[in-house]
Amino acid sequence: MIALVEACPNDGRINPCSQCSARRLSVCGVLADEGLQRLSAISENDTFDAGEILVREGDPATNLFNITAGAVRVYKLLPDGRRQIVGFLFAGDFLGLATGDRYAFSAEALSAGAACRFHKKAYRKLLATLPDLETALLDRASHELQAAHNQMLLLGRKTAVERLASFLMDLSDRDRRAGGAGRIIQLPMTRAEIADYLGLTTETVSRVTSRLKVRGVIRLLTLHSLSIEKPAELAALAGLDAGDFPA
Amino acid sequence: MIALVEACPNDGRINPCSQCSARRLSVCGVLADEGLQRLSAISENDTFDAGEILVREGDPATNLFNITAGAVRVYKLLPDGRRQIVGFLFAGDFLGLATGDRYAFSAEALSAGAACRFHKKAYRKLLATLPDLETALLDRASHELQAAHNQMLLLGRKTAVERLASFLMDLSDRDRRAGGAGRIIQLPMTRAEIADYLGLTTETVSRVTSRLKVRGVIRLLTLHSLSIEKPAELAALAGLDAGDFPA
DNA sequence: CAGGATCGTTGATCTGCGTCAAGCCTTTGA
DNA sequence: TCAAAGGCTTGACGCAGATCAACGATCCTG
Repeated sequence: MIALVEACPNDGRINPCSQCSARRLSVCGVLADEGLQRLSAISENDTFDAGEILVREGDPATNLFNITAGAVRVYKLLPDGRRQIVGFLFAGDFLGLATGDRYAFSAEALSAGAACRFHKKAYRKLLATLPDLETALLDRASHELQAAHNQMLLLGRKTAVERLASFLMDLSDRDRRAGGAGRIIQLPMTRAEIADYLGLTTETVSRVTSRLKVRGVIRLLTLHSLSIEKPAELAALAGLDAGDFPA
Repeated sequence: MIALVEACPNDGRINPCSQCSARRLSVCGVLADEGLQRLSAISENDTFDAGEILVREGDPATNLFNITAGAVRVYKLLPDGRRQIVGFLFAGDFLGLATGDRYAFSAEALSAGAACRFHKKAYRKLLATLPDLETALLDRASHELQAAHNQMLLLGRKTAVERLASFLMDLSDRDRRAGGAGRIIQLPMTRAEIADYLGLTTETVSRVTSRLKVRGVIRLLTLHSLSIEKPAELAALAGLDAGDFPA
């Protein structure tokens, strides 16, 4: 049951960006009418289905994307198939910052969704005349880098429980930033994807989830949504202190 | 035996930046005379000794740095003391990109060195009038982000041998980019620091180093410098395929 | 140049998480 | 509506790397 989404939700007239629901979450949110007009002139509105590949590691990096709906996983592979997911992207996120001549990662749709696609060259050219946009991108990149550092701490030094708790806290924060209460968490990804994001296996993700459930810290609503029952305890498990979670 | 270094190596006249040896490695390398002049007007030239703290996690993020000499470790801590080093910085590297209102990391000198220090506000203001510098910073941030993704792959999915081999390859690449042959590697950090960078323990770093030594892949010159004897083999161990290294 | 401190190496043992295996649940498509 | 396939959970067991321990090497400092 794939819910088809309009390419960039808008009223279809004049400037497709001006009514875009993802705008306030995106870098383009800093642009006024004129800049927005020029940006939209070089953008292509794409929709994608679950499983669709947006970017393949090693391919020439010709496109940049602004996700406007749905969810995307960004990952790197080792030759023997081991996978590390370096990020999940949602509406408002920018894809293609960390790029040289070739993509250093693959990106695949987790669910149906939509994105604005830009030719890298045209985008860079436009960027030179829209300093606000460049500043916004730099801010975004700085923020991403900070998130990446947090993920390094997680992958290098946290235990399995701390990793999952941190992940749930991140999703909760994201929900809160998007206007939600941060109590109900949607998990549009599989356990295998969570595992590849947290540097664990599906089995460990499953076991740790069970433990959190039994402890009453979280409650599963469905397989792909849960409610945080004890936010303080979850926060504590996320890295404020270790050893608070007996086997 | 701390070798004192001039703050920003130059001839001491007119524009301190114009003769700076780190300039070609830094973001400021894109600036012509006029821009360089204005940048140098808001910069403070600092020297630091080994062990000196440049930035403390949680402090208000008032300064940005451009390292011009020496080496710096950037790290994050968990409350119980576990440490993750998120990067080593050398001459030409920029410190402070991944910053909000407060530093999300600490930075400490590994060796004596020097840095240009900027007030963040003044820097941002100047940035608005030097688009080339902003573009250079964005490029730098993108590159950092890509490196961060590689590190996530390393921390999340690579074995101990693969991690150390990748680390040595990185240092070799860096040496080559700085004009060296990439065969002789300097290790200005302790084993504990390597461990905290690679998500391992000192013991494991030591053991794996020994194995590489016995195998003839590397040769220790001193405790803190080594030569890569079999670059191809090291590259293979770094992640091209696993299981090529019997215990 | 002597002595203490720190850093590094190596060995023995332990353990958290991975691996292997089996069965259950959910989804989907005919 | 049902069956097949993929996703999820749980259990038993194994192992890579952590921990604990001891000792050797190196480096500061007086």
